[in-house]
Amino acid sequence: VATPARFSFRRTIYSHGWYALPPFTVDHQTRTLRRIFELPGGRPAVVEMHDRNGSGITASCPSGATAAERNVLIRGIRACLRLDEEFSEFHAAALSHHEYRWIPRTGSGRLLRSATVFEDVVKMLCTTNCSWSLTEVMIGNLCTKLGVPVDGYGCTFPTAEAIAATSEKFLRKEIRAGYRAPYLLAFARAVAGGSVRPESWRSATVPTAELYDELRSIKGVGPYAAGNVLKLLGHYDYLAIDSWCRKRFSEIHRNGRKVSDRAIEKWYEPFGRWRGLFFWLDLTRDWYKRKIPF
DNA sequence: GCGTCCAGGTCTACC
DNA sequence: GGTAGACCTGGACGC
Repeated sequence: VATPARFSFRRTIYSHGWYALPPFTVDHQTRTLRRIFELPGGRPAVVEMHDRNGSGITASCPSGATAAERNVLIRGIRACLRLDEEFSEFHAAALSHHEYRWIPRTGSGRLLRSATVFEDVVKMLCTTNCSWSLTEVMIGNLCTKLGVPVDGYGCTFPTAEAIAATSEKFLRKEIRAGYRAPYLLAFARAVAGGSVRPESWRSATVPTAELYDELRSIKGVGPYAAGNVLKLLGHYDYLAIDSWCRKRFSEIHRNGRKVSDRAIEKWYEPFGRWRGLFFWLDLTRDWYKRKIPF
């Protein structure tokens, strides 16, 4: 799979927490990103991705896959790794700020996303108002209890139809979604029924504010979740500030003093339509020095 | 081991 | 438009 200039496999994988949620897994020893995709018809396919030292990605797919199926998987890989998104303007903006020249130099900026917008929204809902460990529990349960199993590898992410066919009680008690259960069920049923079409949002040419309003109309999706889903759709106008971001900004820019959201927003205003991405990369810069395994 | 308290985003009711 | 309280869970803490 060919990759564009200023692309870093490692920086993309570890850009945020999605790599740790199924159906993604990372083998840190072999530096492999693995994901279970779903082929047309519902058949699962395990794909393993390796970096080729800057000359593309090697992706292995199941033996017996047809040419058409391989093309589906390559499109899926390109979508997850954001290989077709244009970042030259963003990198040029970063070069114009002395303290952000490391961004294009390290190939940063691409945020890992799921194969579908539906999956990204469900995952984002499961990050709200809880610890990361609970998010892992909820997503793990969704996959193992509603996805399609693959021997030795885990399960696919469940379809909207699979979640829609459950009940609030099941999502509350078996998935451990708690009060999010009615939100997940309503969203899955709206997608399965066709009244909400999240996959159309990736190619939408409507203004970001309209997409934001559409996301906010989903019950359970507030400013934080909507702003973050927008970033995964390629729109970086919203910061999506949560408690961790507030704390991190305060440590980096205010010597640990309390700071208002308005002050944080003002700080990143000069970065225009890329401010959400500058914001996130600024706060997570030190991850690559001490937090990630390779 | 048990009970209590708190953090985490969003919604709803109320002012 | 702003604010308080409820929602649910896991983790920290004290006993």
